[in-house]
Amino acid sequence: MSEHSLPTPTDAELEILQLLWNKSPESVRYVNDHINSRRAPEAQVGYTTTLKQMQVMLEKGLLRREIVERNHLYSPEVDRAQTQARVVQDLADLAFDGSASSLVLRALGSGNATPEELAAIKAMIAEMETRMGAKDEKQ
Amino acid sequence: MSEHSLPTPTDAELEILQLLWNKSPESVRYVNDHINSRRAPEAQVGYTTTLKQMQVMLEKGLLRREIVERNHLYSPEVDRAQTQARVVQDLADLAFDGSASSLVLRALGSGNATPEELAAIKAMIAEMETRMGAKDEKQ
DNA sequence: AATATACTACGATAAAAATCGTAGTTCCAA
DNA sequence: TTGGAACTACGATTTTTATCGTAGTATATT
Repeated sequence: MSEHSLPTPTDAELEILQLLWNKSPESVRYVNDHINSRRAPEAQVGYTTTLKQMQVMLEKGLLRREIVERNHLYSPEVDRAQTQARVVQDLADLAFDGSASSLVLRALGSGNATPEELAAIKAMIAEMETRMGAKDEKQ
Repeated sequence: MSEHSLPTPTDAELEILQLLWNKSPESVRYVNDHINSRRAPEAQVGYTTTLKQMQVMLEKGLLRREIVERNHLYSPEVDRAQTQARVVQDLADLAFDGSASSLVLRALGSGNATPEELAAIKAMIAEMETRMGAKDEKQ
């Protein structure tokens, strides 16, 4: 419940979290380089911009910091699955009448899913169906 | 391609579009009332706020306006499916390593899907699989 | 020790988004 | 025909988010 009171990450914050969820702890330099490597030349941001962003996130409780041999290394302090679930739900509320499944249909429609991914989704659905079935029977 | 050059709607704009996608054309009063009905008392917004928002959207080309018997009525000028697909893809890029299907898995995980919705999703997957199969054979 | 290098701290600014206040208009009812 | 109710236009402000510049600090190198 404590995580629920944390502010929802902004777009720039999500971009940083995404990197650190994949690899952490890491330095500001690492994050800044990787952000810029995915951006067009005219959209690149300075080192201090990323630094400031991460310092703000530290204060908000979105990141954690450790100092190892005088290097400042950052890690996510919020759970990936939980945060992702939250932003998806927010988007569902905002643009999909609150329906996560109509969002899902739209996301699938983009059509860049591999057969493996489709299989994973089917497995998830199957699991949900058995869980719902079990729940019904318990009543 | 012309729709591609339109700016991505902001959060407040999506909230308005969502209403008008469901029912339009409608008045500013209608939109403002319905927005506030879904909000906590302390987060309610004034009529002119919504009015201004919609006027800006009109200029951006997100909305269309018609005047019927001196009443100003607004409708979406952007396609629902297209816009939704776009914001989902944006979120996937921002927080899901660009993978729409991992976003899907997370959305399904929220677990508020009805059996009917799950069935719809399964149907969509089946359709995609046959389409991919057909594509492969055509090569 | 002096200088160069690489990093952080922090205030300030810029840019974008959201909200509101006021003035002006039209229509209707008393 | 006067006053009020309901609406729109539009500028201005506020709030949030994103970006940057400068100064400070420590380390390493000569």
